[in-house]
Amino acid sequence: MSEYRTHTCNELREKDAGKEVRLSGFVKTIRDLGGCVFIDLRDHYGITQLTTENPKLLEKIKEINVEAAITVDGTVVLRPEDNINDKLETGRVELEIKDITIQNNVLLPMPFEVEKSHEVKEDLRLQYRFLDLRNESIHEKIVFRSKVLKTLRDKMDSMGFVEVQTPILTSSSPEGARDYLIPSRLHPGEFYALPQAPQQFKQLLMISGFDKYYQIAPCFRDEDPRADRSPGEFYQLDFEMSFATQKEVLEVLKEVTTHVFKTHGYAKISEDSFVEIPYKTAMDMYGTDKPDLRNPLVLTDVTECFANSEFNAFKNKTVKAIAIDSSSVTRRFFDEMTEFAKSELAMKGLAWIKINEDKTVVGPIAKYLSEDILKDMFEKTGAKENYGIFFIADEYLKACKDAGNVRNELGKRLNLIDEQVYKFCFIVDFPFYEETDDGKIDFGHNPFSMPQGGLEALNNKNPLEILAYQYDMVCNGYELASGAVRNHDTQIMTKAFEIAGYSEETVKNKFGALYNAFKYGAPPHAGAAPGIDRMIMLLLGETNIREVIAFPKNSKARDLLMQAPNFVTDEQLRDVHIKVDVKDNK
RNA sequence: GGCCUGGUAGUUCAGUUGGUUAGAACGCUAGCCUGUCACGCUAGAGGUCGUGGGUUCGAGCCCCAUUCAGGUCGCCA
Repeated sequence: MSEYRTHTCNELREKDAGKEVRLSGFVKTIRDLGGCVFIDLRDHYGITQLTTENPKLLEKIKEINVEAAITVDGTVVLRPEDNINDKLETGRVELEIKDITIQNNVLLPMPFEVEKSHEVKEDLRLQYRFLDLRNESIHEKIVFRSKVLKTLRDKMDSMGFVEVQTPILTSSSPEGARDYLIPSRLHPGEFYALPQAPQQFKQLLMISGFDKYYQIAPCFRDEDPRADRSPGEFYQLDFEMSFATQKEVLEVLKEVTTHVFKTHGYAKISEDSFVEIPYKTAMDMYGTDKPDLRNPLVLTDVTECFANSEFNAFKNKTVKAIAIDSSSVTRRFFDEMTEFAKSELAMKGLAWIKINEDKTVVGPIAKYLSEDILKDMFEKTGAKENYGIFFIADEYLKACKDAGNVRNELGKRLNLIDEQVYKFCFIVDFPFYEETDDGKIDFGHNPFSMPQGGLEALNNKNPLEILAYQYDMVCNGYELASGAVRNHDTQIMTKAFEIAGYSEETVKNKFGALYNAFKYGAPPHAGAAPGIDRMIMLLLGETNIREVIAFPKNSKARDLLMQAPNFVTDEQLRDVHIKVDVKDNK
């Protein structure tokens, strides 16, 4: 028997009546009725009600503050028939207190009520996260996370993957996001970097013959956050497979995801999930590479309709249209959407027309559209009477992205999203290269991925038309995983970098270990990495990623609880050979 | 870095056209109360209205600057 307890606060039932027991926990509430008192005692497992009428104990209980840690000895008794609490699993019994020990009282005013912590401003919750996490519903999410991690590990293990831990202190990789740097004490002027992902290590493990690797890997990126993006650090289920093709990786993603979402998800997986959508199609139809397929709206290209119209503002631009059934909305809805597009999306405007019951057409640009154009447009978009059409015009990519954002907002405002379903898809065939703002060719996503068509394509095709064996898994508008077939051939690699303007020397310098290792019988390999925080968010139906992380950073990447980052002493700085040079702005 | 929204009691919020002493709920403190479980009742304490400046006879409210927070765009191989 433990010194502190014989049972947890979610253990005692009717059959325990008469037993002498000891419980420890936190005081959730004290209900003082004068001649008797009731205490709800909470621990990790649940709640048990304590009670007493003993005047001595009543006096002692007056000293106890809510949320104090206490230990109680007592007798389990049945509650009176008309005083059973069905909301508690222990609600048919209570503990008649014999003795009470205050392990540690609450010595300062509580910054907020634990029971209401989810209503409190987030920075205060994060500053007192240890109290916030006492709240049952928030506590439960962290327990849930633990269960999901176990499911993932068991599943990967059963599929023959080996978990390997890779270094946290490693070298800076010049591509991608900004690195977190760690100055070296032993090597003045040199720096470690925290890994943005175990990318190069997992590829090296393939060359080492581990065949199937996985890791629940911390990743560090010094980028600004989003509601679905944890700033600073996050976790991925990183995996890699040797002698595997894109098809086989997608199969693994599908199997693991299906298993986890069936086991832990709050909603059903849609029957039509896991279709493969080429990147270009996704951009054309949904205006994003992470479409929410629960939203039935699609974008239609109506550029041609405007080519011959009198409406000059749309000429020489890509014009995207979204047709909606507008029978349930008023004109005000269209004006509010326009307002939203301007203020929230920073678009120049949002044109629209509304088709009346009698097929007359109204709206700011209606007068520019001839009967022929309208007929063509209705055919393309499927619009008819009582429909509305929104128009987004800009250069191709901007028009797609803006239209994608308008599509999302329309989905929300028109209530078109079925919350009770998960719709997964794979986005495939990402472009290998993209054109930068100043007209140069650069890698679209990942210089480690294999161009479709290999060396042949690199030698003969227009770089901007080459596709990559690069893929994302998307669920309900969230990018849940991304991966690639890796480029394991140094000849193809050298050529790929050459096209992007990097010499072979640069490749050797930047990716020396990998480049060198590839010369020693590197197997073809491919992999992916689902984001774990985001996965748990989706499993719980949360929209804020910080809700599923025990100690998250705020949106400025600060840890409000530990107060990191922070200044260090001059001595610490001397140790690591650093001089701080911050412009004085205070 | 840009844009949007917000900051009023310990917490969550209200605060009208710029006008008397800035309110409510919960929490806290004290008292009463023997079956509560959102216990109830009575009383009380608690405010630099984020910060600095300006306009005005007068500012929580209007203007400027600044700071913090959340969202979003850029960014995120």
